[in-house]
Amino acid sequence: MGYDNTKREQKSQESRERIVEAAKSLILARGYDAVSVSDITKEAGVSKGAFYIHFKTKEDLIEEMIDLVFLDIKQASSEKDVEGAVYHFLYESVKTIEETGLKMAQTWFSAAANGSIYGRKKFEYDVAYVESLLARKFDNLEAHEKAVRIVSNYYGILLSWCITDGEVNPTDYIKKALDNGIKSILG
Amino acid sequence: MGYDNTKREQKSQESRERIVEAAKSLILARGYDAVSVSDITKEAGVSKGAFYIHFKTKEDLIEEMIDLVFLDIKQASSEKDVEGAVYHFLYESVKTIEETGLKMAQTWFSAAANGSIYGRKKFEYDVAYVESLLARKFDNLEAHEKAVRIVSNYYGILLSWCITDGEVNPTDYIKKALDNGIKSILG
Amino acid sequence: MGYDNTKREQKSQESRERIVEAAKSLILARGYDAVSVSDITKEAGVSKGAFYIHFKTKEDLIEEMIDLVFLDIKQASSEKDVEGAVYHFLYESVKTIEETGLKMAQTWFSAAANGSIYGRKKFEYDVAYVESLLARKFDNLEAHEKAVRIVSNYYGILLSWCITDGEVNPTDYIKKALDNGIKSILG
Amino acid sequence: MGYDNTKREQKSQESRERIVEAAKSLILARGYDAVSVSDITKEAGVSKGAFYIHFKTKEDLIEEMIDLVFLDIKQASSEKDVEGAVYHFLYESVKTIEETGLKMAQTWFSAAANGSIYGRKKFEYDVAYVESLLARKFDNLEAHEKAVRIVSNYYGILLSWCITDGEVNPTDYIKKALDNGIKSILG
DNA sequence: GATGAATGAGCATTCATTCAT
DNA sequence: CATGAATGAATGCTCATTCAT
Repeated sequence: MGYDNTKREQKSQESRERIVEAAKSLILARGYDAVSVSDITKEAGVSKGAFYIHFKTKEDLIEEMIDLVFLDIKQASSEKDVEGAVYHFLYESVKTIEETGLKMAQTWFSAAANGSIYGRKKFEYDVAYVESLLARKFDNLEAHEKAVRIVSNYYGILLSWCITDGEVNPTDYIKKALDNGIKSILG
Repeated sequence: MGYDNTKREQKSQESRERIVEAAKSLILARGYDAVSVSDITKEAGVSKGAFYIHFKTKEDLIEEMIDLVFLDIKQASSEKDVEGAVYHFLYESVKTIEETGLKMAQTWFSAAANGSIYGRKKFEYDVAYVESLLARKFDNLEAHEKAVRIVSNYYGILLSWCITDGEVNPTDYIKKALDNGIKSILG
Repeated sequence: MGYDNTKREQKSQESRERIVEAAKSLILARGYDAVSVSDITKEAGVSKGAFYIHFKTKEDLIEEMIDLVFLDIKQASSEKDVEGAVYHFLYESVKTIEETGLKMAQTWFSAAANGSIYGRKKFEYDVAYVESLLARKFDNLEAHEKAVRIVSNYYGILLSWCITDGEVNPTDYIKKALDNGIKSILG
Repeated sequence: MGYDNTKREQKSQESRERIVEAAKSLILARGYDAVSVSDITKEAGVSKGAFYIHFKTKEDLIEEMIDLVFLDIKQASSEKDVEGAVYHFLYESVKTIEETGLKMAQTWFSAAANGSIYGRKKFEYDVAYVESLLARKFDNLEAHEKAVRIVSNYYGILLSWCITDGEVNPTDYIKKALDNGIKSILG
């Protein structure tokens, strides 16, 4: 009572952050299954015990990581019309992911395809964002449906890039999709 | 030679099938990574050694299963026009894969996204088939490009199905894509 | 009764020989432990069952292999004097082994050092041969003792060749030993 | 830091020692290949996981043991003359190795013959030491050559001991070699 | 005699999790 | 709060040996 625990709490928080940071970089580079708790704590410079103070299990960690890397893509856009905004979002997203590297995208899609929580979160997040853009022009149901279709198309292109080990150029194909297929979805 | 090995061969074949069957049901239920060779042989009622008589490695098994499941899709079609043929192919493919089960598709896309050979083979195979359909209407370069776009779109829909753990209905969305986005590509 | 079993026996003998031959080449190339019964039967073109018709266990095989490779060194010599004969034997032996290759010698010495029967047989054989040469000049006990010393020296040089991965030239050093150390043993 | 870890460190060290001790006795009795990690941990009364805390691989263990046993040989000698020093070194070395046990020597020579690094290290170390003794009497090149010859001879005697499963007495034969063959090299 | 699928104990190694310090 | 040694079940895979055909 009356003791100043600020310092202690700060240190604890720091530990937790270091763990999340380490997990982030390792899992993105090698995939969830290929990273052990040992790897993470070693990279983070903390003990294995510390990991289990902050996270009940290894799976718990993943929840902490939802707002990661792929969610970081800036969606701010000054585009006025719906088409412009969607175009901007998709084009910038693809470019960012391409720049992040093929290996990382392969890891991400591989994990996402398996139905991992963070894959799903990201998908829903993307759909929600596109939906919000379409809301200006379509009613709720239609907006959602079209958003799912657009995001599916966008993910499909990145997946082809991953499957072909880089042979299918994603920025090229997203442009083609935007100029034609997606334009027709937007009506 | 000279010996009647019918019975032995039958038994051996039976063993192999029991393994494939066990693997199929287990992987469909739990996913590739979560199923061990031990699980499979226990379920199949054979020894661990038997597994390695029929399959060189655990990875070999899944290759066989994927060929089994994914290459079976019939592409024969009596459709006269390009649109009809493409429509038929995509619709039937999606339906077949959907019927095979979500877990299997998740396993497959997860492996494919990582750049595995068989993922790539299947992609190229699909692209080549669609390309051949488009060849009646477009020149080579255009046909290839459009085929990649169509297949990417089709894979994207299945991927969304996988990512959302079944929430995005693939037959619904492929129909929507065919009626609108893909139509405009073919247009 | 009365049936002609010659053909059958011939075939059986042939099988056995093929197994020994295969084992010989494989074990010399890779070492006993690194060669499985499967490897041997595959190389020999016979079934695994056939192996166990001819040999009770894998270890039994080794007995069949005693008169192998390293025993093949020709010892015939027209040299009249003891020194000449010993010189001839050691020099030719080392040369032959060197020509057979470092890898093979490493395998052999590695197995021999572990106290394997065929290592021992070869050692005793070599000692006996040198002893027989020395018998002309020394009494039994002395001949045996000197033979052991000479053979030890000769094996030591080859061992150094093996340990240093070929850096210690065995023909050079056996010559030096013969010109000096061994000469002094021979009195 | 700040915590008294003396007890923990003591226990850890004890565990490690128990593993080394168990490995030593088992390998001495049965040879490296015939002893599994399971055998060792069972004998040591620790878990299999504990083994891998202290040693990266099974091979690591033996390296530690070999360093322990073979590099311990005291080379300190008050002998004034070259012959005496060489005599002392070889005799003491052989005696120490003989006391350590045949099985251990067999393990060591078997590994060394295969060109393993630590076999080579020990050889070079021994040659360098003998060379340093000879440096008082011979020029560099001659000293090195003679050192290689002496060490080869010494190793050959130990090898004969290994090959014959203990029948060739190494202390006897090193004495004979020193009194005659090696003396003539030093001559 | 010959076959080769089947066996199952065995291998080295990994890893999420616990708990005495 | 933090530590990291300890646990032991689990992994993919190998292999000498057996036996129904």
